[in-house]
Parts: sequence; C-alpha cells; structure tokens
Amino acid sequence: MPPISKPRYQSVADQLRRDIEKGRYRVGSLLPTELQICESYGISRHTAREALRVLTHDRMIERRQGSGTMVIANSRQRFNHSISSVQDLLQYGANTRLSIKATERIPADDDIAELLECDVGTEVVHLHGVRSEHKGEAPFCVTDIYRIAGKDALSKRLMEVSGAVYALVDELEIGHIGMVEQDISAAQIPAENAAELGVPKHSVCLQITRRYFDTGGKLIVAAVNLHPGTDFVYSMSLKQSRG
Amino acid sequence: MPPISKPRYQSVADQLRRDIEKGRYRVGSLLPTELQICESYGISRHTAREALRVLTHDRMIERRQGSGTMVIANSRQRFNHSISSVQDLLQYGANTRLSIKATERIPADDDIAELLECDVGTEVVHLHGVRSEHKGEAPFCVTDIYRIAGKDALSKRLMEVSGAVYALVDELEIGHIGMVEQDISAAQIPAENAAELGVPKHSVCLQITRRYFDTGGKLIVAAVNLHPGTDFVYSMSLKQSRG
DNA sequence: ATAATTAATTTGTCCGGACAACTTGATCGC
DNA sequence: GCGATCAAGTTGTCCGGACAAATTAATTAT
Repeated sequence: MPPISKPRYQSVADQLRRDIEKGRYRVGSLLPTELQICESYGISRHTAREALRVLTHDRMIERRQGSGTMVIANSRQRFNHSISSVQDLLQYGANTRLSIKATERIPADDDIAELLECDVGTEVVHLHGVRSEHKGEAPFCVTDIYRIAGKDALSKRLMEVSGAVYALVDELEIGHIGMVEQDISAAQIPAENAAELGVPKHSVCLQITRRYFDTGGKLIVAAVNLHPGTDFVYSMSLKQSRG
Repeated sequence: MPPISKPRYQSVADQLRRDIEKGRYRVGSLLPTELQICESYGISRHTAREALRVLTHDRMIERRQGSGTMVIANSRQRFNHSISSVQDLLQYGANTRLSIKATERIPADDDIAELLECDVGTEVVHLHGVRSEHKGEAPFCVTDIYRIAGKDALSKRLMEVSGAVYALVDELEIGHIGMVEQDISAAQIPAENAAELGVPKHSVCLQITRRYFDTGGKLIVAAVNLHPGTDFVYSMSLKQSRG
C-alpha cells in the first residue's frame, strides 16, 4: 500500500482546524460529535479521537465528557505585556484583576523553601488566585503568592485578603520595592490549576516566577504565575549601557 | 464496579515515573517494551501506550518507532540564564555554541514580514541553526535569524556564515547595538524542529523572539529562539527607577 | 571477515467493540 | 410549574486485533 503523506488523524485534524479558522465552527460552538466525525470522514472512533487530541493539544478545542467538544479559539490571538521596569510590572498588576481564591498557612516544601530562601517546614502564608483582564472574563493567569509567615502586620494582612483585589502590592502597602527578580520558563499546567483556567491539564504554559525585594534587599513576597497556552507574550527591551 | 481513584494508564505512568526517578531505569537506557509493560501490569497495549504517552508529554522519555522507549530525563534539571542587559545577552551568545545548519534567501511570509517590519514577499536572508553549551552536546535551542536582504556587506556576510560560530553578533561586526526588543512566550515545537532538538513534536518550549536595533534605532536582525521543555529559565531583574 | 539479505522486534496507525462517567433532554409525579 | 427520575447522548477508559514503518539482530553469501 503506497504510503500517505501523513497519518489520517493528522489530515482530519488539519481539515477541522481549517474549518474552525474559516468560521464554519465558531468559538463557543460545538464541533461535530466523535461519531459524526467518524461518519463524515469514514474513519474509526480511535482515529477521530486522535485528530481531536491534536486540536486539544493546540488549544483550539476543549473536550468535556458528556458535553461535547467546544471550540475555544479560532485564530492566533496574542496578548502582549510589555514589562521592562518595576513600574511596568506594578502597572500591569494594577490593570488586571486578581481574584484570591484561597488563603492558608502551610509549611514550606522544597520548592517554596528554595523560592523564599528559608528552611523546609518554615511556616508560610500562601495566597492562591487567578488573574483576568476584566470582571467576568476567563482568567488568563493563575497566581500563587508566598511569604514567610511572621507576626508582622504584612503577614497578618495577607491572611485577610479575599475576593477581588486589583493592585495587591499597593493594597498591602508592601513598601518600596527596590528590585524584582524574574524567572521565565515554559511549563505545563498542573492538573489542579487546569480546571480554573479552562485548559487541559499538562498543556503548555508560560511560568513567570517573581521575587519582590525591598530597597534594603530583603525578600518581601514571591509569586508564581502560570499563563496557559502560547498567546501570552512577555515583552521587554534591553538597552545598551556603558559601564 | 467501584471507581478507581485514577485511570489505570495514569497509575502505570506514575509507577514508571517513580521507577525512573529511583534509578531503576537510568537516563539513556530503554524502558521495557510496550508488550512487556502489558504483561507486567496486566493491561492492554492501548493502556500501556496511554501511560507512555503521559511520560512522553512530561519529556521523561522519547519513543522511536522500531527502536524502543528511551529514558531522557530522570529528574528536574533546570538551567538558568540571567539576562538583564544587552551585555548579558551578548555574553550569553558568546558562551554558547551556535551551529548554522542552513542559509538561504527567502521571500518574507506574514510572520517574517511582521517581525522585520517589511512587506510580505520582501527578500530576506535566513539562517537556521542550533545552539548548545559545548561541542558535541545536544542542542538546547533552535535559532532562526532573519535580515532584510540587501546589497550591504552584512547581508552578504550573513549568507556566507556556516558551521560553528560562537558570537555571531561579534563575528559579523554588526555594529553597536543600541537596543534589543524581546518577546517571551510559551510555544510548541514545530515538527520540523523537533528532530534536531531530540524532542517530540508539539512539545512545550519557550519561545524568545529578539529584534536587534542599532544606536540609531534601525532594525539590524531578528532572531527567533525555541528552547524545548521546561528546563530553560530566562532570568532577569527589574530595578526600581525614579522618574 | 564483511556485506547483503532476511527475520525479528518495536513503535505507529488504524480498526471495532464495550462499558464507565458525565451531561443534557425528556418524562412523570406532585 | 417545579422537582425528581429516567433515557439518550457524548466523551473517557479499556480491551483486542491487524498491519505499516522503522530499527535491530540474525542469517546467508561472498
């Protein structure tokens, strides 16, 4: 049998993608069911599911057991945040809406200890929330904030935070931030965050870890942000400086 | 039938992951074949393949038709590049080894035109290469460099580049770089780059797009870098500045 | 001893089937 | 009209099988 240029499932995935891009299936609508795809393309359910798996991986569709397959993106939409200074970062924080979902005190595990430069087991305040552009919009980021728990006012106020806050940093009067250290890497969405972001677990995301230091060089808080998918772009400029 | 806490394939994947992490299967060695996993766990080949798909997605293993399943990572290894200035960027370029694999002149497509701020169809010099820490090491990055083709010396010299170069920017005496614009986002490895990076296609990667401007604000070259996996960390600090 | 050929092994692709789990819609009882 | 229950629809998980494609090992020929 002469080889085909690519697997059947890939061809079907490509055709479905084109259909979505051309507007045959709009965002928010349901794709044909697995059985309908089988009939339309004359393929088995396994092959149909492989094709849909490709589109799921590409984050164009989202599949829900019992509900069907929904189109969640039809074109490459990128939202771009230009952050080159602490001011940019704070402005970005002020322009987006952070909803705190949970607040707790926990003992630091390995990762948190490394992040906060403390011993494993140290008691830490942990806030968990999601960030969105506007109220009611789907979140584009999940955020975990950590601070070594102490008897200081800031730790106590962090524990009291709930609901929607805009400029968390300003809200809490953290004090003058002297420097922010950032680590940016690709990551995969943990299962526990996938649901609140409306993305498949293990799907691609951008992870930005920030550690906020005061002007005296003391670590105030650390935050881990997960931006699902490939749309979120972190932009900044490097200037040539003479030393 | 009472529900199990998680799917069989996930349990098997977790067990295999633990075996890898504990050293039962070391990096570079082969995992048991699909049939052996079926027999060991009393599962079907479909379920075994699903389990292996999970580990593939986590980039712990790599599967080759006819060869078997090789362990490529057993623990979380992160390599961290701190780049906060043009100097850092150039130093980073100098400290790593760029191997040019292809050089060509092509008409700019939509993406390239947007990158270089020129019309679609404009003739562009394109260099394709991979970057590694040391000679002989597996590449950790794939790089595509673009410049609007002209009769200028730089365009001609770009076309002549081949083999291994270290500091491409220095090599070509691009001239004083005044500014570098950077866009960082999560992405997925295109199929055509997966092989040379030794990773599965569509797997997670960090995409860093840089546009180099001279001191007069003129765009010199643009580069798109893909860092596969979640290990590559781009670090930089933001300083508080008074306005 | 070496090269070519063949066989075996292994993963990739595709098929069909069955049942679980979840969601949605229809029907019945109050 | 509303709530509870049931049926239908849909995706998720698991099974078994077959053949293709790629790689490796064994065998054969020189």
